[in-house]
Amino acid sequence: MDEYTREHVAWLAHSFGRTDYLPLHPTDLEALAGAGQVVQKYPGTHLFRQGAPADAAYVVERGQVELYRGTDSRRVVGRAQPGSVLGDIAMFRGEPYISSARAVDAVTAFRFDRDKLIPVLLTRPIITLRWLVAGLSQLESTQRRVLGLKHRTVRDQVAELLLDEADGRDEIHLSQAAMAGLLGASRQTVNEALGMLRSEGVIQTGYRTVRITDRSALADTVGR
Amino acid sequence: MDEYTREHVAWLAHSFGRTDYLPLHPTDLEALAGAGQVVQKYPGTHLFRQGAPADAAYVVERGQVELYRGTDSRRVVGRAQPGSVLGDIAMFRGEPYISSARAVDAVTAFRFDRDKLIPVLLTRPIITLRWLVAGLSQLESTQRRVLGLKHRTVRDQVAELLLDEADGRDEIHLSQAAMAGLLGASRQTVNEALGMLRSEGVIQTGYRTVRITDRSALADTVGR
DNA sequence: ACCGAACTGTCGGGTGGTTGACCTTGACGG
DNA sequence: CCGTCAAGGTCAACCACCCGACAGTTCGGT
Repeated sequence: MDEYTREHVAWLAHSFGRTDYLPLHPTDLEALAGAGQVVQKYPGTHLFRQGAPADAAYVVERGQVELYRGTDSRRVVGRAQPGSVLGDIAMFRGEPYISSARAVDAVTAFRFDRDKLIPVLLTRPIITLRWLVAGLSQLESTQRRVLGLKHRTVRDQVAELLLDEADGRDEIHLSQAAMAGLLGASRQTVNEALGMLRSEGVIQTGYRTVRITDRSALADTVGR
Repeated sequence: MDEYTREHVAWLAHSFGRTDYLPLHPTDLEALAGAGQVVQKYPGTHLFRQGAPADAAYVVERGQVELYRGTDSRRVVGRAQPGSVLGDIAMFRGEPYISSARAVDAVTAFRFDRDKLIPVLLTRPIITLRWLVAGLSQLESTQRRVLGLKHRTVRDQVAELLLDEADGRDEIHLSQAAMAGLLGASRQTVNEALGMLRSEGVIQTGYRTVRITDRSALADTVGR
């Protein structure tokens, strides 16, 4: 394993989350690295398209990836940050991709080929079990989101989205229409919600930009 | 493996979904059977409670199980039919149960003990991979549900819930308040929605009972 | 430097859903 | 057989959100 590959594999390791009771062996990582390769994607290009045969899954390493459904690129259903796993659902189920994935900025990702990955998983149960834990964690967060969707005002949802998306930094680059798509709300309502937050002095807004000026106050409004 | 155990294990086998590319070996089933045992639950008793250490997962074999959060038994977050897997999220993540599970009627389930199951999964990658596929399938359906929640009238959601819950039979035993809890809607609105469906002649309603009289027409109204 | 495309900001009308209150009906135990 | 509690049914007031429309702003390409 050369130095270049080793670097990316190290990244993969901590990308599968903490699992105290499932230590990864160095040979596990090596096997993983052999199941795919690093890919670079320019902004606007696709990692995969809805309906295409799902012969690979991706782990995002750098950059942002937008997930959307339908031909209309407006129906954004999710955003993948570094660390996110993409396309694994369709790949493991042996069905076509259920959404399209497009790079927003310059994206570095690790691509797992189905035909190579499955044999590896069948001989490395620890990796499989880790993947399972990661998948179930995502399931849990999605279930929580279902509960949070009802009985929450769009204002609160926007606030949470901003905190989610900020992820350390304090500037988010996202059009209000895209935010609306993510939340399943209308652009107008999102605009209004941002107006409220702005007048409360916790954010500033600009062209495709939201800057969080008072993170703790913003977190308070979400509750919890 | 005695006849009794064999019967339940056979049931487990087809409960883990399609057998397309991951054939289970008879010894796999035997190993699975050794990781737990069949349990019977009387109506109203708990399989597990929110907050308790998650040392087991369950596969429902017969009966209905209600999942709810909080001390208030009104916040139903889901229902488990035969074939559903319960508590695996918390168990694999090594965290307390995130919801409580109560038997609605007489329930037969297979209980997997964490300490026994994990060693089995680590030596039987095919089972692990199957569990992974099952978990991801559930993730996919939850994601679809998130999309369906917005921009769908309660009437449509009720219609879909009825079809979901009927599951072959044509009578559903569920209070309107419980349905409202499942959908995150108010009891009044659910009542109104049922009224519409009734006046359309596709269902009949009674005390804690809904009977589907025209399944295909009901399915049509959901659209999708 | 200009022009078109994409984005922000804002208004008014319409509506599906919530909340609260109240009455009726059904189920079940003493 | 009756009391009681749970569930069904209905009404009115209120509100968050959606939709269509339109004007002003920013950006990127040529």
